[in-house]
This record gives sequence, C-alpha cells and structure tokens, in this order.
Amino acid sequence: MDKISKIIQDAVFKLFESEQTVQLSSPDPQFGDYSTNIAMQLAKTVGKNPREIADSLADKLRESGEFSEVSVAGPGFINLRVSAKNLSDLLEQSWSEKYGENKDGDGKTVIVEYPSPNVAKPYSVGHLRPGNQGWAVKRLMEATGWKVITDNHIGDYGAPFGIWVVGFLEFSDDEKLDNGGVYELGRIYIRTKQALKDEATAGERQLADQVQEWLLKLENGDTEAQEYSRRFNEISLAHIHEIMNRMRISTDLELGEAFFAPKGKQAIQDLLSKGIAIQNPDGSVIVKLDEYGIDVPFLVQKSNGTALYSTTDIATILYRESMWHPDRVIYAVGPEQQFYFTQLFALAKKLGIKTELIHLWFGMIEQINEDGTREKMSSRKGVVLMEELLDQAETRAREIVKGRDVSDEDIKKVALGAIKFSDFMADRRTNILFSWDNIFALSGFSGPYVQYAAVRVNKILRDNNPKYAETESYDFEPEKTIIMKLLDYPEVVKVSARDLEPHKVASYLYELAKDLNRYYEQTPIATGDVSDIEKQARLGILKKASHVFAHGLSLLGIEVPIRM
RNA sequence: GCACCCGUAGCUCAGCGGAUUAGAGCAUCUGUCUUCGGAACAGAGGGUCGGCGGUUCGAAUCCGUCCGGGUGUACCA
Repeated sequence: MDKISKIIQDAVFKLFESEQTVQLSSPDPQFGDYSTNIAMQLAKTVGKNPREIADSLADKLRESGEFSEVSVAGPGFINLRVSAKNLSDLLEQSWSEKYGENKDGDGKTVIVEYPSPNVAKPYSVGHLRPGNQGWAVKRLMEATGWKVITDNHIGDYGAPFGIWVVGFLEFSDDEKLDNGGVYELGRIYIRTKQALKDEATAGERQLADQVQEWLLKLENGDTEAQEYSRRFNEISLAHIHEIMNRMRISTDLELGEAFFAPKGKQAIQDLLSKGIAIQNPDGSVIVKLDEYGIDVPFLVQKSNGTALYSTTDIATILYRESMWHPDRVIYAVGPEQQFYFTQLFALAKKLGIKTELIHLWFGMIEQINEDGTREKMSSRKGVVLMEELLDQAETRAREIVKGRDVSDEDIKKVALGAIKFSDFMADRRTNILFSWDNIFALSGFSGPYVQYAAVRVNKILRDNNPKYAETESYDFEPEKTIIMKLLDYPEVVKVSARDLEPHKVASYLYELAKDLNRYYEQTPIATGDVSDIEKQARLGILKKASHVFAHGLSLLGIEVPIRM
C-alpha cells in the first residue's frame, strides 16, 4: 500500500507541486481494488474542480503502467485496479521472517503494567481485561521496535490487609483458612466489607478503627501484623500465579505496593521538605494541582500517617525513573481510576518527570439484571471467577472435540482463544456485557473461527510439502483477495500499536480467516487437476497466510493448535 | 453541579484522521454437503446511525446543544 500511495503522491507532486498526503482506501470491489479521494482534497488548494484534477491524475497514473485499470467516478474518486500478479510480486518483495513488524519504537523503553490484581480476593473476570489487553499491548510494543519491561503491580498493601485481619479474627479461623485458602480469604473480605458498611450506616466505626489500627501496626513493623501479611499474601500470590499461568501471561517484574510503601513514605517526606506537598493540621498530606486545572487536592498520605495508593504510586514512578529511565509507562487499569490517574500524572509533571505516562483503560464488564438493565459486575452481586471461566471454557471445548484425536494442550488453546478473542471483539473502551455464550463463542466472529482457519492452512501445508516453484506464468487471480489482505497486515500492526488497540488486529484476523474460508470453498489447492505450478503458487500464498495467522494471534496472546 | 465514557439492525458490537449503495456476529428463514478438515460456504429479511441545529460540494464520523445511560469527584484501591 505504501508503494501504491507513493506512486500517486509522485503524480500529485509532478502535476500540482503539492505534498498533500495520499490516503488509500478499499472501496466496494465493483469500483476497484484501491481508491483515493485526493482530487477532492486538492480541489481547494489547486483551485480547480475535483473532477478535472482527478482526470489529469488518472492520465498520469495510467502512464505509470502500474495499474491494470484507472477510472474516475462520482465527484472525483480515483479508482484503481492492480493485477493480482503485480500484487503478488509486491508481497514477495516486502516479505521477510518478521513480516508485519516495524521499528517505530526506535528501541525506546516502555514499561507495561498489568494485570495488577489485588491479593484480597480470588482472581475474577474483573482482571481479565487488564491482563489480556496488557499482554497484547506488550506484544504490540515488542513488534514495533520498543524495548519492553513488564511489571505486575500487585495490590498487596493497604486497606485490604486491615480488612482481612479484622475479618479473619472476627469471622474465620486457622482451620477455615487452611482448608479454604484464597476462597476463604475472599469470603472474609466480602463479609467484612459488608460488616463495615452496616456499621457505617449505624453511625459506628469500631471495625473501621480496628482496620486502621492493623494498618498502623503493619507500617510500624509489628511482628504479628507482618506475620498475617506474609501468610495472606502467600496464599493469594500462589493463586494469582496459577491463574496467570493458565492465561499464558507473565511479567518480567512483580513489584507490588508493599515493596513501594516504605519508599513512598520517604518520598512524601521529600515532597514536604521541598514544599511541593502540604501537611494539613490533622496530619494528612496533600499536593495541590490547581495549575493543572485539577481543583481536587491529591491526597498522598492519610491523617493517621499510613500510605495509600497514591503514596506507593509516586514511589513507583520515581523508582522506575531511576532504574530504567523509561520513555513511556503504560498502566493497564480499569476506567474507574481515570480521575486518579490524571492527578497522579499531573503530580509527575510537577516533579519534572518527562516520561510519557498512559492510562490504558478498559470498558467495564457488566452483567444484565432481571429487569434488563446493565450494571457493573461487582463482588457484591457475585462475580464470575477466572478459574470458573477457564474451567467452563475447557469443558465446552472438550465436548466439541469428543471422539476426535485432539490433545489436551490443543483443547486448552482453543478454550483460551475463545475467551481472549471475545475480549478483543469490541474497542478497548467499550463496556462488555458478560455472557457465557459470547465469551465462549466458537463460530462467527470468534477466536476458534480464526484458529480453525489457521489450522486448516497448516494442515494443507503439512500434507503437501510446499517447495520453491517458478511461478512466473501464474496469474494469482483466485488468490487476489487474500494477497491484498496479506499486504494490509503491516499497516494493521502499525496502527494497532500506535493506538494501543489490539482489537484492530483481531478484526483483521477475522477478515483474513473469512477470506480464506471462502477461498477454499471455490479454489482447489492440492486436489483434482491442479497443475504443479498452480499448486506450488497457491501453497506459497498459504504459507504466508499461515505466518500472518500465527504472528497476529500471538500478538493477542492466542496460540494456534495442531488439531481442533 | 463538574469531568470522562457510551447511545448504529431484535441482541452483542465494528465503522468515527468526512466521501461512491452504513457493516459483522448471534438470533430467524432458505440453500450448499459422500469436505485438500462443515467450528465451513452461498443467500434472504431486518437500520429516521438518540433528537435538533451548525460547518462542508458531501456528516454515523467534525462542532454546538438537548435527551437518555454509565463511571468518577481527597483518608478505598
């Protein structure tokens, strides 16, 4: 596509001495393979009517000999056709082992933070998106020439700890905890949150005070508190790692809030001494951000002296700055924290941090109520756990392949493919309505549909041993749609990485899969009376398609099974 | 109140660096089928792109405004 737009660009320059960038689009096939509305865009600056401009450009483009057909339509669209043979040559020229990747990142360093679950409760679908999309963004950064460091910023500090200890002492015991593990911790957490709520409505704050006391104890190095913290975190971390393993995501680092809390306290002292932060009479510490248009002061330390999220996050920014000098940091965190992050980023600016800080937020996962309204999924109403989701997906995948020779490994790939792909169906910011049928979709716009197309391609390649062939005499006409689609891939990766929108890769892969399924339906590859040249030429295209499938799916954290 | 997000087919969602006839999946209906693997393919019906106004030769897309829904708005994370 670059090459084609460059040809037009040159023609535009020669005729009108304009450097207006040419945008190509894919029109309805009846009009052409590519089209551009450059003539309309030039009309104003050139001072001629668009139709006239289009006509003279079209003449010039015909002279170039690169197009099999050039026509002008409507108010001044230039529609172009390129022969399949030319497109095939173009693909061959731009092909490499790293087809699709680029160097846009220029070796700069980016830290991607995900999935950062809290230790307080079992891993729920609430953290599906940060983990899944965070991983995809990491992969996109890698594919576009960034040096990537990933960090699991675990929520292993702060209020949840206090809530746990209070709840554990009040509603649980050693035996229950030993038997229930992380699920018992989850129960304790929910139960205690409820008790705190009831207490608050009754105008009391006994439990709330106890929660804060335990936090203070922990910060002051009380051995009992530290022992509780160690015990609870150990249980939770093992669980988090198990789920991340099943989701096939990992991070380079795992520096949680607990790690940064002491550093945070120190950082706050520095801010105070520099006069950036202000201590209120009640002991709490704030930073004013009026000059950034934010009139709510940023609370960075509670009145009882304990740390909160902002405290540890400031320390995290400073720590990363000193360790890695990142050019960019991406936080894969839910949308509820948008305001918090605008505050945090404003403070970073105030501290002179130059790093590009990005809050990669996602639409919420909602559930549908009986009255048809939608509502955010919450622990209060009963969340779906990640473990449950993975189990169910595997069970369903297993039922489908019953009686076929499919490995357990492959079943898991399909199950995971279904879950992950469904998360990429919509734009990152769109709220997702949780439904078991959507998330396990096996046909239509779904992970398994794409995986299936890839598996078919690979099977044909395995059975037919593609080898280099002289394809000069072959016109590639039946493969034209697929070749054009394959030519689009690098641009898709580029834009997807630029916008941090993995779902664009997903849409693309679906379209490629669809084109391929249609292609098999009407074009024999290695059956019937297909000549050797045809066969090898077709296998050559399939080989490239196979690469793009594997590459694109891997950007989404999805693997291609052997059989399914 | 203010800030941000959302409103496109019965449902779930694309498209929104303007442009030739607004797309996909699911659901419904009809075909293809002794398959290089049917988790497939071909086709049908279904839309005042929330309302109004503006910019433009041209608006689902940009701007304004109103309506409806969601989220956030310092001692939670």
